[in-house]
Amino acid sequence: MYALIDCNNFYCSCERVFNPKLEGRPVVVLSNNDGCAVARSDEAKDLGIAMGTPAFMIQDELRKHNVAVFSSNYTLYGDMSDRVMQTLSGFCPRMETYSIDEAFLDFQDMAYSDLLQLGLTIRKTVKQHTGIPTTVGIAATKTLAKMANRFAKKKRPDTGVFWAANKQLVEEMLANTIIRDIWGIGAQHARFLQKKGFHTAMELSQAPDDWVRKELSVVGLRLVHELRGIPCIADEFELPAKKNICTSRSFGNLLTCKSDIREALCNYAATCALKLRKQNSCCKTLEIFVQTNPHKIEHRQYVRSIRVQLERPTNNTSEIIKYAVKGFDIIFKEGYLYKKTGIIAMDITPDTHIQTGLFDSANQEKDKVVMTVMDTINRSLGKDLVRMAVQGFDKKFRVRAEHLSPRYTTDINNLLKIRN
DNA sequence: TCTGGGGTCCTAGGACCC
DNA sequence: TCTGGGGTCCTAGGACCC
Repeated sequence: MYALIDCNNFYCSCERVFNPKLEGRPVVVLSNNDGCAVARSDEAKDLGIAMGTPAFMIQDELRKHNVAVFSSNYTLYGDMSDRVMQTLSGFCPRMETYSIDEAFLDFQDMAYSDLLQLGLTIRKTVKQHTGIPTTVGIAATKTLAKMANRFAKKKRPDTGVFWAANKQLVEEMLANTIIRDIWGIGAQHARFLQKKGFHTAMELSQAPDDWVRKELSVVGLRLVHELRGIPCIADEFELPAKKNICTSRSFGNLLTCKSDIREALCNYAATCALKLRKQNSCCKTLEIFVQTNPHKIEHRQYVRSIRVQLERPTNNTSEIIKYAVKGFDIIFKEGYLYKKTGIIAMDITPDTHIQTGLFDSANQEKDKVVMTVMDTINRSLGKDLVRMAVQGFDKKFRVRAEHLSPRYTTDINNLLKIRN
């Protein structure tokens, strides 16, 4: 049996923990650049604010209903997530952090018998330790646990827990879940299946294997087996190292000046190198891309990317920046209004045993020490004060974040004050 | 004025090799 | 007229997830 624990409206709930006045009031958290609504409290959902709606399209509505609006505060959400996961891991050693606000617990080999009661205890404990409300779904496979979680939100709002404990409960759940709400079925496949006459998860679970394999590939077949209660999705209790690492942002304003855009890219390259070091990896290929704003159909469009092979795997900031600029100089073209640039590190390998080139002149040991010192200083300051000159300090590309809450849990200057 | 960012996996098709 | 059969590697693009 698997449990899927999901934090309710996670980003909104994080804001509420430190600002209880928001309780009962609609809350919306925006994406980077204050672009779209990516998290909504139940009250905001009731107002009809859909996931991913551009903020400028709902300005009036937000004001009219006195919605509390926040920019994304990833420092806060990341730290709160760590605390939730820490609490969950106390219930079961076989835990898999699936995303910032979700985790699977695998109860195989555990002595728990009443999983419904266990679910209730988990919810209560997480709430007590972190202030974050959760929902718990329990079932035989991960796909069914996901479904049970969704089912709990809809049909068990009072307890927040659903355990698909027997055949009858599983069937009740399958029959009451529409195709589009199955984990792994997106808009495209939902439309296709609809046309073929499938409406519920129950119906899909009974589709013939051959047909599913042919129309939905092995991914679909795995999914159908999961619906039948046969686990097909591998457990990953260790956080696997990322296979690609991407750093990219849209600019607050459209940019035309080459040096401004290059400066942005150098900053993303530095972040990318830091992410590599954090997971003890190096990369051997970089992909650099630039693009104009595709929503501005009246503007001339330009999208281009390039792959750059490195001489040897690296995670050194100045090295990564050097190659990023090299690629950028090839693909950048004057005369366009640019919206975004970014860098993807690929061909990722562990940072032990780096194959050095025969004529390597770089002193890698020295570089490594420099990086370690830089990371240590920046980490202790909580910001990237030690930087490369090309990163600049005058960020023309800065993203918008006009509704940012304090970093309550990670910055001593942002501690919540009860009374002045 | 204003439309996120970061991932994964799978398939098809081309290039190349023997 | 006619054009092997495998295998591997790479890339692009689609679909999905949070």
